Amino acid sequence: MEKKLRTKDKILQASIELFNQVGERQVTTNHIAAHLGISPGNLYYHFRNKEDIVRQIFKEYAKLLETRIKPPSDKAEALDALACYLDAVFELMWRFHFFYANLPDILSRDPALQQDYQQVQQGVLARVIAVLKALKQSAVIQIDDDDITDLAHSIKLLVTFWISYLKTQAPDQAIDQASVYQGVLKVLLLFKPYATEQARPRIARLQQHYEDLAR
Amino acid sequence: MEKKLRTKDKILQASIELFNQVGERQVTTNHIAAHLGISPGNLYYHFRNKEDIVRQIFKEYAKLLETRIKPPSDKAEALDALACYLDAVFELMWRFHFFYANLPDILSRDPALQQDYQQVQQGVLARVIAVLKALKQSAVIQIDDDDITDLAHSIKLLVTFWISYLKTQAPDQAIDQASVYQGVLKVLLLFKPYATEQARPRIARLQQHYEDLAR
DNA sequence: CTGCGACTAGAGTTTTTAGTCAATTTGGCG
DNA sequence: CGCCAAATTGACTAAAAACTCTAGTCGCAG
Repeated sequence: MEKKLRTKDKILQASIELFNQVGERQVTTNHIAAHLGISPGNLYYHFRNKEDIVRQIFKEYAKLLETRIKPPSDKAEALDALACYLDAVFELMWRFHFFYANLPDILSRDPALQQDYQQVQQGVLARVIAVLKALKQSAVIQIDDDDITDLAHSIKLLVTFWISYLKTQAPDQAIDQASVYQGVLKVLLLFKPYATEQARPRIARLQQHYEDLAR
Repeated sequence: MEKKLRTKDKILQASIELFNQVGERQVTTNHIAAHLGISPGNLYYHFRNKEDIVRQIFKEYAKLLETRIKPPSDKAEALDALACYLDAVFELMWRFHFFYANLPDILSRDPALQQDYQQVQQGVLARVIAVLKALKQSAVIQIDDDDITDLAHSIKLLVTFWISYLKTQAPDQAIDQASVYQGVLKVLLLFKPYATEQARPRIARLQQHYEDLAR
């Protein structure tokens, strides 16, 4: 109880580590136990099964998503809100990138997780739309109202599968933070053509900022 | 030899069918054999293993990709070339959608397939870029040369993971042709903001065309 | 000290799927 | 017909991973 880290938390932490390193699918409960120098039985004392571990990791992820990515306050500058979002999303993406690397597979094996995921994503979509509307309102972008939802979906798709895309293109090289930041740049590129004349230089500055991080 | 379909081809066909229906991962060699009413041994007489089956299916897919999606002839109208591409890509996507539904997983289990895939994709990227350049040259879109490659990647990502995205958003409902065509529409939306004034009505017509197909 | 509950060990069971193999059938050809 | 190679059978083996179970240990409250 008073130890630095309870076994349960050590298991979660080691799981995230191993999942990120070699992929969720190839990590067995035995691997996790061996990695920690504990017995498989011990692991099953703390978790019902592997699904249970993944679910709790997802819960942690979802919690961070909720707390770190707050709805945009109307007072804040819309473009700052965007940058703030991008930072937060991509930090989470990095920390839990195993999840993004094989999302359909992971979800297909656990209907309960799938439902949680969908619920979380619904919230995300709403917030992306809110940011887009704020950007439009503050004349950063110019876009048909009809197209906003579609654009939001495209952005979400890009973010969700950026890691997967990287893996299909260059599976050998490991995912690092720089490669994740390249995903931010791609999202920015999705905005760029909608940018109003006056906003363009500020978007370019944002782009420069992430280009520096992406190497 | 003279039968309508040799066992080997029947196995390939049944595999595609089952893979599309329930997912590659959950279809075992025994399932395939049972589905055809043949013995597992028979299947292994024709194929070394399941990977072998998947590889041959991929070969067929790649061959269709090569033959159906020809490099754009300079004479043709650029926008027609685009429509032609979209049609072809999305037909293949439909026919082999199991492949798109779990790409990272399938590739990660077979390094040889992965290499083939990368090679094919390199060609695809080149052709997408060619189409974009043609569109620019014929003043359909207006875009920085620097952004063309990035846009091509975004398009490729969207196409590649459209099915996966659908599955994460609404896993229960089956993938049908209409839902695949909705992906075409998303690609078109990626172009739209780059469209020149004069090309806009023609793009809108194209959009209408796919909207009709997507329901 | 002792007893109790939280925790841990690790060998072993179960389940699942890939893959093998010797025996058998089939179909065309000399 | 009778032979041979191609095709086919299905029971069996192997391997891997999830998960269980019993027999403990540890630490602390009474």
